[in-house]
Amino acid sequence: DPKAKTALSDEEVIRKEVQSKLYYVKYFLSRETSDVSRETNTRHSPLTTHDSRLTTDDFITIATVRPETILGDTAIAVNPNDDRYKHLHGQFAFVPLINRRIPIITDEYVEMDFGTGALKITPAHDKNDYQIGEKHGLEIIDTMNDDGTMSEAAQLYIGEDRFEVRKKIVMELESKGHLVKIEDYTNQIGFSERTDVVVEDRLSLQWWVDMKKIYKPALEAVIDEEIKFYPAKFKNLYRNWMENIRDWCISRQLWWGHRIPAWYDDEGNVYVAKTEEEAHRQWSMVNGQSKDSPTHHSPLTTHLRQDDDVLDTWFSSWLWPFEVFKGYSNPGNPEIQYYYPTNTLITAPEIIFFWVARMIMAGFEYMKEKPFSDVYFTGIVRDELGRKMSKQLGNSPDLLGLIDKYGADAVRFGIMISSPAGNDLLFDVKEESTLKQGSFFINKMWNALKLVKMWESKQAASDKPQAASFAVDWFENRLNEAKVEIEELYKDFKLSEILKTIYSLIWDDFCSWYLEWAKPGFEESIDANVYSRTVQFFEELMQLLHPFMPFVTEDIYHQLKERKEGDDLTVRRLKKYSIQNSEILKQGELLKEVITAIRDARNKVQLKPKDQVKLHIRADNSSAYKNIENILQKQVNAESVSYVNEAVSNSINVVVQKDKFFIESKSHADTSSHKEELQKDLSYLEGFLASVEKKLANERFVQNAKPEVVDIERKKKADAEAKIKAIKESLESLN
RNA sequence: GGAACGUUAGCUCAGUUGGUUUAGAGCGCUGCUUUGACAGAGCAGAGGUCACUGGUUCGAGCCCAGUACGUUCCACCA
Repeated sequence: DPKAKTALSDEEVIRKEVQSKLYYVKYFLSRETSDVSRETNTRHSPLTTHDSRLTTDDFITIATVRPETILGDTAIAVNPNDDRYKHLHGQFAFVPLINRRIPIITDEYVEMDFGTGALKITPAHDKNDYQIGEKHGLEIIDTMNDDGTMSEAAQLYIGEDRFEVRKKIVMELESKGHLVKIEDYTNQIGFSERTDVVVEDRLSLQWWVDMKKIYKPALEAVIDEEIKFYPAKFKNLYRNWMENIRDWCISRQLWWGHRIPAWYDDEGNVYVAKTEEEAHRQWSMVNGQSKDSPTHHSPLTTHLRQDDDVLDTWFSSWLWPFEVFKGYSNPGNPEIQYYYPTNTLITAPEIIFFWVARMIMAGFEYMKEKPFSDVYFTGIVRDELGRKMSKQLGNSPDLLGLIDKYGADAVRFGIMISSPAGNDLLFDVKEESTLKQGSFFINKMWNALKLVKMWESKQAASDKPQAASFAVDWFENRLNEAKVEIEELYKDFKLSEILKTIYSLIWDDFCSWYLEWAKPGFEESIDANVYSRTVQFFEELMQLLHPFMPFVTEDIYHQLKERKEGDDLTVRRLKKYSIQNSEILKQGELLKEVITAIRDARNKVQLKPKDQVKLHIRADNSSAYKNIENILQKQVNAESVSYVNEAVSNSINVVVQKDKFFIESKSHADTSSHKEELQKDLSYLEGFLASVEKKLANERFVQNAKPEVVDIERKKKADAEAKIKAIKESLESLN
């Protein structure tokens, strides 16, 4: 529904700070309130000083950076509260050089403390002046031509370039006593985005879209999450813009683009139509011509002239989701039916208004349906000072250089790991710490591959149940657990979180735990089944990581095993995860916890890693350790593991959950630091217990909180009490 | 001037409808460990009154109000 409208538009204008001059210019006052001065308002009849009605004191001084626009002035404005000018309210002044008589008006818009506090009003060449002009009913005098030269209406310097005129008019103003002073001044000036030329505000006739008529479905779709934004914070920005939507100027004076489908007749009437024929039919109806045969067009068509303007790029672009499949021009075709609406739009937050919002509006307006379901906004890459990367600042990293230095996958890793959905990405070019992390990660995977390949030739059929079988069962379940997490994260487009999860799964769970647990003893062979399962786990890990680090993962995949032609990670289907055995996962966690606690205790009493110990376990349920005792023994360098019912004297005590571990060592163990550690644990636990007890003592908590929450607190209390008891016992045994 | 978003460990950030510990991760930092995949490593550790003030609640990093600071967008700067 285009309509013609007169206004000023400032799209595609880049504002830049420039050094300018601020010219202070005297406008002589008219003391007459009658229209005696009318006679002076003619061309080239400068009101010179011999005019008896004026003295040199009778002037008002304004400040301007564009003295050439003086010729288009139609008023002077002052702030109504400005005492300096109160006596001039309702008076008149003369435009210098051409002596047009203009009113002195009052408007709150005028800043009293800028310049002289008096502002010249040029409605044809300044947006604000235009608005003031509209408000006060001022005359509009367009003093400039399309090519930036002065027009007839300027009266002076007709046909000369605006910048030349600026120089000349300053000289003339000075010679005629109008120039008070010139100051240096820094201001912002609009430059054309395309040609980098200073933009002058001018009045022109343009095509506009009345956005208020079409925005509603697009607003509601995003608010109701029929279309989801990731991250959701952009919803508010979108809402704010849509609720205050302004008309859209869609015509552009360019050579390239979709031409405006509007035709003019000789009288200047407009006919908007899909085709020239249709425009002509409209013209015929308006002009009372008979609609003879529709296939036979008369030469009258030549009377119509199509608008030279083209549509704004974004007006063409908002058609993109459907018109790339001819969804509007050929409705219901098989492609549009398949591809519309589509799933996900990936784009930058800075074009939410330009493009995203408009595609949504066009979708509802022309297709009666949303164009896509999800919009994922990528972050903007900034340098360590938070500045956008740009050629001008020269703060962009040399990506090809970084790839040479760290590898393509490491660079991908570094960028992906530090770009949480929709947040800006601070990229520290000097540190490059995440890139280093990426290349270390690659190194880690290569070393894991090296280890596994070493086992390849040392496989043997197993005759006895191995410690490694628990490791295999555990990792299988751990892998499935991680796959579920990853799938959830994908649904929310949390790409950096996914990568972190995979990173930790590979580094910690696979390399640090699983491979150590599955590792055969020195010079021992590996169970053939354990080996093939290990290879399979490795494959699956590489597959999970493949979208983030495609090169190294594909390479490792092929090195793990002989592959048939076409068996590549990039086209391999993801294996569906199966249900996890939570009991095994729990045992794995217990194992990790016990290993860590015992290593910690060994470390604290300064036992060397080489020093072998005897491990005694006192557990309520010692069968829980049967599955894992082999691994435990190996991981804490114990020569034996036994189960006891009594405390073991002269040992280092470790408490994990409710179970106690006694570490017996031949080496001299420094028990004083051990006691200190136990004391520290004890005071922490006592503090914790106090906080839980306080909570449980609060009647209102017990009454109001959900029963399961209260149960959790009770369990916390019981666990803490058991642990405190065990630690106290240990402390006593050390005395 | 208007609006949106943010403020959690030295740095970069998680923390999913308020309730499993006295808040997590990565990097950095500190200590210990060097010939069996990996020192580009391993093992462990330290480090935070969750910007501030008030409110709602049995309970707040999370909800509400205000303040401060920051980032971005829009408008304006004669």
